[in-house]
Amino acid sequence: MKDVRVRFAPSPTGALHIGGVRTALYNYLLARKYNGKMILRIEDTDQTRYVHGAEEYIQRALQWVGITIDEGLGVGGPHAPYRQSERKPMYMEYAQRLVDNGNAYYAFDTEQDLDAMRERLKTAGVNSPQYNSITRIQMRNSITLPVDEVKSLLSAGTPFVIRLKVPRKEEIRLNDLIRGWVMVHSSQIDDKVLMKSDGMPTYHLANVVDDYLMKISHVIRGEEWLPSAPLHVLLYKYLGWEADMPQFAHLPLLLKPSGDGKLSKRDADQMGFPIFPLDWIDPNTNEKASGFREAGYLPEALVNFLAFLGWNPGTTQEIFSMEELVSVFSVERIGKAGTKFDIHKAQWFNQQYLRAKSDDELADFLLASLAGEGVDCTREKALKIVVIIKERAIFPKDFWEQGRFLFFAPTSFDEAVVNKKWNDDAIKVLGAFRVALSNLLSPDAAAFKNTLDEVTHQLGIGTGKILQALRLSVTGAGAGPDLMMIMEILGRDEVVKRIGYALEHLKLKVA
RNA sequence: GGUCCCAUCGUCUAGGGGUUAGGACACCAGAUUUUCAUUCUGGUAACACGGGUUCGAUUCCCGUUGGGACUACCA
Repeated sequence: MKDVRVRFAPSPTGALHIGGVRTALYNYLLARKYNGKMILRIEDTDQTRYVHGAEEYIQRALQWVGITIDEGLGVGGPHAPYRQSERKPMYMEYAQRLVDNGNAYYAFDTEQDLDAMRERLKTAGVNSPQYNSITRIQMRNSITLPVDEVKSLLSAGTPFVIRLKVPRKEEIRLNDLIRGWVMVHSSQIDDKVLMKSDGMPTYHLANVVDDYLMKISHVIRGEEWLPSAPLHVLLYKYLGWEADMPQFAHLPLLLKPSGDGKLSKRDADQMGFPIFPLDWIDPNTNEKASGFREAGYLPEALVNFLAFLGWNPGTTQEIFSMEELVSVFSVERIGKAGTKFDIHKAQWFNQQYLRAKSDDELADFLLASLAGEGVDCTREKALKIVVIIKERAIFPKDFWEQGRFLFFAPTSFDEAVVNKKWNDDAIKVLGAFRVALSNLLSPDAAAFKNTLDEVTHQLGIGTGKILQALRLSVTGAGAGPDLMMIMEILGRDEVVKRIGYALEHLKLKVA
């Protein structure tokens, strides 16, 4: 096997969406597995779609998920530059070579010429009007025009494009690593523009030239490229690079959960979950799209989740670190069908990774949230809180959001619970419990529990019956972490105070 | 419309000519927990349809249907 060299080649047209991250991930896994190189190349041949900040976003996103780049943007390497706009001078040579060996030609048609041609074909009943082996003989190009006229047009600086001269009848075969043999007849392919009139190459040319020059061994990209892959095969052939043609692997698309269409940038935040790795603000529209990072996803969890979208190891193991993914990954086990993604599964992965963290790391999360809120807390207290909340947390921010009542006494109470659990028995027990607590010196969770048991026993009321009411008075809600632990963390005085407050404010409810 | 790709529980998927079609998420129920959750146990739920090939097809072939992608001087 020749050296594995793969590339991730996004266009800097905005935030990198999650499907792009998955494509990058699969490339990365293959590179690492075979001790190859991961290259980051920027395909910015369309100057009009360039979005400021997109390149930086791509780099930050890859870095965040743990995909490291060996060669390319921001890193450099033997095939620099890695931004296609900066490679502009290199492409004409190859386009010229194609013209010289008769596989491409100059075309001088204006936009109006092209529109007219399409109109003409449409009215003639042609289903898909194309610039191809049949129609090119009616257009203004170096095939139809006399050699002298072409020369003078060129020397006069007339705008032109270079088009690939696709053969009339030829079966183009492509062996895709995921899909097997794919065959397309050349009559279905139009004479694609290779060089645009602004002197920039189109994707097709730039892609093939760069992949060749950069010695790319595997092209792993989204399925949206499959229809143009035969065209690329043709280019390799005409450029004389057939022997060095990379292997292709076209990944199944990521679909919207609703099932209609592929996940696209415009879906951002439309479905209640992020589709970008990081928050992104479009510099042109100021529109904000939220990211997985800011939503509380851990990068390891996102990677694990993404890896399983269209690939599986063939075993029942689901939790894999990046290193483990590298060792078990294989292109053969990538599926063919499009994949909808279920945010529940992503949350589940996140929860698994969150639980695997040490209490100390979790305390760091809580402390960070508290700092952001301007709330003081000792590490000792944070550790206690984290322990009682961790079994129900999905995101790091949950420690603060679900533990808020440990810092601020409730001022309102869940009405449903009030209606159901706040009754005479509860009031009796809570009043007696409050008095009994006064005798406790430095109560721990067990002391709270014993005291409560004694009180309920004396009053002849089952403890379980009033626990919800006690929880309500202490936290304001009907659900939450272990109540005895909550009281221990709060301390006797605070508990006494809160029960007093609840007794006072919920008095009317029962009358 | 044309070309290409795809098709197993709601979702992600394993599997493969003879299986009780397996797992995970989600959902539901029970057990444990004096509360909440965790945990444990169990459950509902799938081979799109029609033809072939075959002793036998969910699996192989063809067609239909359905879904998706592409169809720019965008990538």
